[in-house]
This record gives sequence, C-alpha cells and structure tokens, in this order.
Amino acid sequence: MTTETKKARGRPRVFDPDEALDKALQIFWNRGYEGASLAELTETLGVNKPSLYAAFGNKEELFMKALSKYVQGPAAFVREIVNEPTAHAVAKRFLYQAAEFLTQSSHPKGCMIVQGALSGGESAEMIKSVLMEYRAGYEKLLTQRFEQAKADGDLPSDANPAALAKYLAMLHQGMSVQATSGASEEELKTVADLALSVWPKA
Amino acid sequence: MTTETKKARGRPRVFDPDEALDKALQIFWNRGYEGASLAELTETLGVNKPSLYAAFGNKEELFMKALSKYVQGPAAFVREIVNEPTAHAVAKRFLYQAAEFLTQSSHPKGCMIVQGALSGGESAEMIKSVLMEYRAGYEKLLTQRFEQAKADGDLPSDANPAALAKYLAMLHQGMSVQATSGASEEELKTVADLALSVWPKA
DNA sequence: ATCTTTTTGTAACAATTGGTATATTAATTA
DNA sequence: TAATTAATATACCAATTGTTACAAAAAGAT
Repeated sequence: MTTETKKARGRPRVFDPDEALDKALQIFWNRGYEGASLAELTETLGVNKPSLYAAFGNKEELFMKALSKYVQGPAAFVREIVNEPTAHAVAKRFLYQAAEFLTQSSHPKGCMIVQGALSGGESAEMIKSVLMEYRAGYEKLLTQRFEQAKADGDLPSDANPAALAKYLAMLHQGMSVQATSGASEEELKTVADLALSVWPKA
Repeated sequence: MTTETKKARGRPRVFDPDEALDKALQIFWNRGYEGASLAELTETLGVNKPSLYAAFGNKEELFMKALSKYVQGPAAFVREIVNEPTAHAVAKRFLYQAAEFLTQSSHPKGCMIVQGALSGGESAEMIKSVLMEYRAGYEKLLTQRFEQAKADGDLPSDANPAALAKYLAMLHQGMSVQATSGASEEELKTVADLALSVWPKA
C-alpha cells in the first residue's frame, strides 16, 4: 500500500527518490555532513543538482531527510529496546545490538548520529545541534526506562537511572568511535560483557 | 634555557610561533581538521597566509604540529598514568582525569584525537588515519600496563588486559562525545565511578 | 650606504564549495 | 495535434577552499 502511482504529470523521474535518499544516507553516514560534497552526492546518486534540489531541497534538508531515514530504518531498533522486560535485558540488548550494528560491513561503520557532525565549521552548527538532541533523546529514553525499572523494583532503590543511561550512551558513543577505527563485533561484545558485569542487581 | 635569541637575520617576525601554534591548536581542537579554515586560522592567529606557510608548512603540517603540541601539552598526562602503582589506580586516574580534562572551560571540550577527524572528505584521509593510530597508541599503552599488572598478580589470572584497555579507551571516547554535547565533569565522574565498579579484584 | 637575508602584505591563483537560470525533453491532458 | 506540466541537462553563479607570486619592508652584515 505504498503511495499509488497515479497519473504521472510531466516528464517522469529518471530516479527513484527512495533509492536516491538511501544512497545519500550512505554518503552522509561515512563522510559526515560537511565531508559529503554535492559533487559526490550527485555523482553516486546519478541525479544532477537541479533534480536533487527539486526533490529534497538543499544540502541541509537532504541531510535531515537522510537522518530521518536512518533513525526509522537501520537505527530503528533503539526505540524497541526499551520494551525488553528487565533493565538488565535492556542494557544487554542495547550494547549487543550496538556492537553488531556499528560493525556491519553492509553499511558504513559507526553511528551517523555520533559521527555525522561532531566538530566542524560554522555551516554545520545547525546539524551539530540536531544530532546532539538526538543523542540526548535516546539517553533520555533509557533514563526513563530505568526510572520505571526502579519503580518496579527491577532496579535497587539506590540505583541512579540517569547515570546508568549515560553509562550506556557513553559506551555506545565510544563503540561508534571504535567501530570506525576498525574494531570487530567480537571485540566490542567482549567489552560489552565487561561493561554489563557492573549492572546493579535488584 | 629556551633557544637563544641569537643574531636575528632579515626582517623580524611579528608573531611568536609558539603562541601562534597554540592558537591554531585551539581552532583545530574545536573545529576539527576540515572544519578549520585557513581564513579563520590566519585571522585569529594574526598571521597572514604566506607567513603561516613559511613558519609551519601547509594546513596538514600545521595540524600535525598542533597535534604534537596537544599530546605533549594538555594531553600529556595520559602517558604518565601508567606509572600508577596498581591497575585499578591506573583505570581510576585515567577516567577521572579524562572527566576533568574533557570538560574544562579553559579550552575546547572533548578530545582532539577523538573529534579532530572522525569522518570527513577525501582530503582528511591522512589526518584520520594518524588520529586512529594515536587512539590505538594509548589503548595499547593501557593493554601493556594491564598485562604487566596481570604478571604482577595485580590483576587476576583470568583478566583480559586487551578488553580492559579497550573498555577504558571506549569510555574515554564516549566521554569525549558527551563532553562536546555539554555533559559536566560531575556527570562524567559519576559514570566513571559506575564504570570502575566493574574492575576485577586481584 | 649598499647588499643580503628574511618576513611581511597584497593580490592573485586554480579548484571546489553549495546553489540556480535557462532551455530542452518527455510525459499527460485537452 | 496543441497545450500543459514537470523533470531533465548544461552551464553558469558568487563565494570560499587551500596555496603561492611578487614586491615592499625591516633588520643585520659588509
């Protein structure tokens, strides 16, 4: 039930916008916002600049749309993790899935939300803050989940939900750097096990 | 006993190379390699481009010299940490000093070796790999220290030095991202305490 | 006072950046 | 078939990227 291909007015598109956006995502993913040039984008998408602008807007908007596809696609699993039955299961699945995801060779290594625009020039300021908010977002998601776990007695009464969430977020962000530097899934999972052995018991 | 200001031939320099390099370091530190433009560099150093090139070489060489100043200056403490008497003391001081250093407001937040060039275009490839080597370098330093600790009986015989070192490196790299995103020293130290409670006892 | 030597300032360089104007092409609708 | 609509391709745009030629300037050496 995708959007019905009704009567196509005017000259038909020579590219599939969804495929093109996916390729744009790949480029932004391993080059970052500033590192991805319009030249490389148009070249590998097979779409010339006017068509690209007509379809997605300027570079910033294109990045935002690629980012949106990222969080709803490959990185969507993060949102589901909080549904695990226990806080420990949440933590374990978070780190394990991160180790797998960040090292997969079917797409760029590392996390786009971490590496997309950590530093950069003035022109990346907007994107930098957007990514910061995303990072704060999933950390908050974890915090809330652990607050609930604490209320449920699933975490001890002296547990610190915010600290536990930041611990996981920090490990995830470090994993992202490590994955970009060539660390393997196994190495990251070994560290994940180590990191999890700290987990407070109810 | 600095280099004796002997007979100065030719027109005298209008800037102090060491001060200038320090300002360049600050810029690279919070903009990254690609995010720092020659325009911003010359502007805030108060040195015009020909003089900058004569003194330091091109942008890449300038970055390398700034990086060298970074590891020998503000980030030099890392090398000393392995001299702590126990593995646990090494780990604790590593994370604590990281928490302090990465959040200090007297200089850019985060670690230059982490954020200097994580992603980026083709032209940053060299710098990216240099920074990767630096990261691998301090991780290896920790690994060796923990191998020795294991031999000394300071770590249990089933301890995994490489995993412990990667755990710390990962936390440091995550801390760097967190610091850039506005996390405070206290928050990072709270997480450091949590992270340290995993440490194997001899 | 002239000659070196070195740095400075201006001004330019080619290449690349993100972004568009314009005219052509290809489809549907009338 | 003519009119309309929309996407295409080429070619351009101003601004910025890193880098350098060149001539003027400021010092010591002769």
